[in-house]
Amino acid sequence: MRTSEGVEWALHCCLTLVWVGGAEAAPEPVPSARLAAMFELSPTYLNKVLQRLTRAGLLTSVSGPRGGVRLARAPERITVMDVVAAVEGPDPLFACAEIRQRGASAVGAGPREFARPCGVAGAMRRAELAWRRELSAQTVADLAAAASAASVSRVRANHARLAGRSG
Amino acid sequence: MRTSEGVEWALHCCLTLVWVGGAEAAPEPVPSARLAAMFELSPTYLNKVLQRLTRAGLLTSVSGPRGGVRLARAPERITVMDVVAAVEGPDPLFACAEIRQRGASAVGAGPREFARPCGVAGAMRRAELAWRRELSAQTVADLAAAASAASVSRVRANHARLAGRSG
DNA sequence: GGTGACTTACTCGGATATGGAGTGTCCGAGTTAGTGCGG
DNA sequence: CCGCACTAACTCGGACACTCCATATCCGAGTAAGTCACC
Repeated sequence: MRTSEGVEWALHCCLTLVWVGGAEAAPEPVPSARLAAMFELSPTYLNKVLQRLTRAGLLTSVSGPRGGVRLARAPERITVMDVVAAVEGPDPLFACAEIRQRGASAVGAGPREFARPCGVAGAMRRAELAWRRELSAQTVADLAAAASAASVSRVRANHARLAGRSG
Repeated sequence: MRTSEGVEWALHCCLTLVWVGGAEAAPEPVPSARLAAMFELSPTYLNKVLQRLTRAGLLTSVSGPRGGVRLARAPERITVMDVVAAVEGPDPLFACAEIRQRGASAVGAGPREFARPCGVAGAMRRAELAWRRELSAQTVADLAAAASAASVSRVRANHARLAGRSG
């Protein structure tokens, strides 16, 4: 079990969008190809990842020249959980296959025997909820604010350099 | 991202071992093939899963006739986290690839710039720790005790039936 | 009857195939900035 | 000078290969119970 590489990509791209976009309501869109160059990522695959964020309503995509993606809402209202869920999909970490109802172990069980949820699934679900709660407690804005001013300036400068060179 | 099917298998097998073993210090070992029959699982693959639990020190395997596996220590001292870690491996859920240090985004960064851990990785790690804490808070004994007495009796009876028929 | 080694069947353990999801790539549809012509 | 249509390039979006891990399987090494002969 390992989270997709795309999660890290998506979060760093969101942070970059916050930093280069400033506090404006509708900043300049940033092309996904430029974001890929920022982090030396596969441009086409990053595009796929950002598509998921767009479909989830976290990003807004702008077509045509000078197009790209921008945050769909204020970074304070985008949680890390939102990003992870958009990239990884809605499936829970632990998928209970209800093996307790199969095989010899279940022989002789009454019809209402398995009405209550599986204890194993419950334990896993509790842990998963704690994970989700912690992810939901942190917003993209929090992460963006935690970075050092020097890093933010450097990212902004490098982004501007790329914008000037390639369009 | 999804937990391995083997996690559910391993936990249910541990519960079964608790129930059929009783409170004895060294109960009768249960062959993995019988556990597979209990839950209608692939015997050989379940064997592989139980091997990991054995290597992790959670189970003790006994070779030869009337052999099998049994809990290596009291169920109160086996946490759900132990089982998950044994099956899934020691790798963290989120593997930070440090993409922040690559590409145009890092151009012009000083040598000590990335000494502090990545904020994205920190957020993911916090959530992961919450997940692990919750898993560690529950023991196999807790799960075993939470089941209804009827279920436990049924599992014991079915296990005894299998033991009589094939072993 | 007791003891010993042997046979034997049963167990675990690791090396070996297969499938599916994540990863990576490509090309087409759509859109908008820019441009040039005509009024 | 203004407006319009055209061009063109640039973007996103979904359809197509590749790789690695989880899944599933097989066969061999090892072991302890049961057995049989022998003392």
